Amino acid sequence: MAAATRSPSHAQDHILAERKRREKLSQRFIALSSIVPGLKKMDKASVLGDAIKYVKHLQEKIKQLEEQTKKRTVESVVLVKRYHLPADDDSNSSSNDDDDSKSNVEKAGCCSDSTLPEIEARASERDVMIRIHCEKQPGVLAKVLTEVESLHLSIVNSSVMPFGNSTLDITIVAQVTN
Amino acid sequence: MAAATRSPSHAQDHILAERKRREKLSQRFIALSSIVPGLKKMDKASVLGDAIKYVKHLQEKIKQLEEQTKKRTVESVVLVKRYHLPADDDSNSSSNDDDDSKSNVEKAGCCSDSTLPEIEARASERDVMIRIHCEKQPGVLAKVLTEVESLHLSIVNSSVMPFGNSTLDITIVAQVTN
DNA sequence: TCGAACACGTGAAAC
DNA sequence: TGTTTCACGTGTTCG
Repeated sequence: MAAATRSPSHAQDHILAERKRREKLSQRFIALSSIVPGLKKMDKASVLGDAIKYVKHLQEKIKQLEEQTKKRTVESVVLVKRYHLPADDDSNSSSNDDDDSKSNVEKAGCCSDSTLPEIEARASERDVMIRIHCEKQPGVLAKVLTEVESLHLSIVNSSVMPFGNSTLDITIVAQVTN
Repeated sequence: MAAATRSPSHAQDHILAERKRREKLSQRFIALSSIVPGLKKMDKASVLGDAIKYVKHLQEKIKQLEEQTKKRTVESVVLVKRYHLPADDDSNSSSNDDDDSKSNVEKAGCCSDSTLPEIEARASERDVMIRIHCEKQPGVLAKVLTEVESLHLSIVNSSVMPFGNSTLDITIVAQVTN
């Protein structure tokens, strides 16, 4: 009951240990206050409080930035996922098979990153613009135009440009039909 | 020298105040530990340490995200800043004024955000593609083509599409000249 | 003279 | 069994 910590020698150990612990905490406080910008009060409570606010602020900012970058890609890619160009069911698609053996190699080589096709769509009133950057394939334009026209859209203008050796850039402007 | 805290009644005030201060600190510690994810140890030193690491991590992440989003716009806009399309020195720019009174209203309404013109450029080998989404102005295409040709680029293909009432979408493919 | 903030030594609880 | 961590009361300093 009376004396819990008996040996007087180990008592100083306790003091020393506690001293070390406090010093470690102080260092952490200093370190924390050094990375939190705009700190006015340097007392512990304020450091903790401002650090909490700061962390919440950073988390919010990250969430915004991530949503922002997400949207920029999703807006452009969502159509690709839904109508990923229907596979060749046409029997006459083989008409161009022997056309150019070299192009097959380049198809696999160039722009091999799976980011293609890139599809971008934007709308203004009744006008819709669709821009597609895809691999050069026979019949793509017809397929795309058919797809577009089947979506209550009437083609107003279209353009296909070869770019590089193996890619096409298709730009289409259409109007929503009533 | 001997006794600093004299009055025994106010001594309890001191105790109470210190008690309150400690409680406030404890609350802050709990609050901080609650917003730092993946905390294993809940002791004060660890909370502070992990909070420091977490803050640094967030700061780094934000820096990356901001650079990432910066680049996506800078890549597209840098040309606009350097060669911001020369102002209209043409006197016949008013030729379309009486064309359609309704379109003026829509001009102000649609796409009024000052993000135009949008310029996107990409390169593949010697090919360069330039896409410009800008306001409809007489002579823009010629100006742009002249600008492009003055940059060691020879025009391979170009296309202009009206989109909406007041904007144009210009797509140009050019090749680097030796 | 208050009030706030801090570091210290100490006893106890947790593992 | 130690080692670690905590909360407490206290003395002291600063504005």
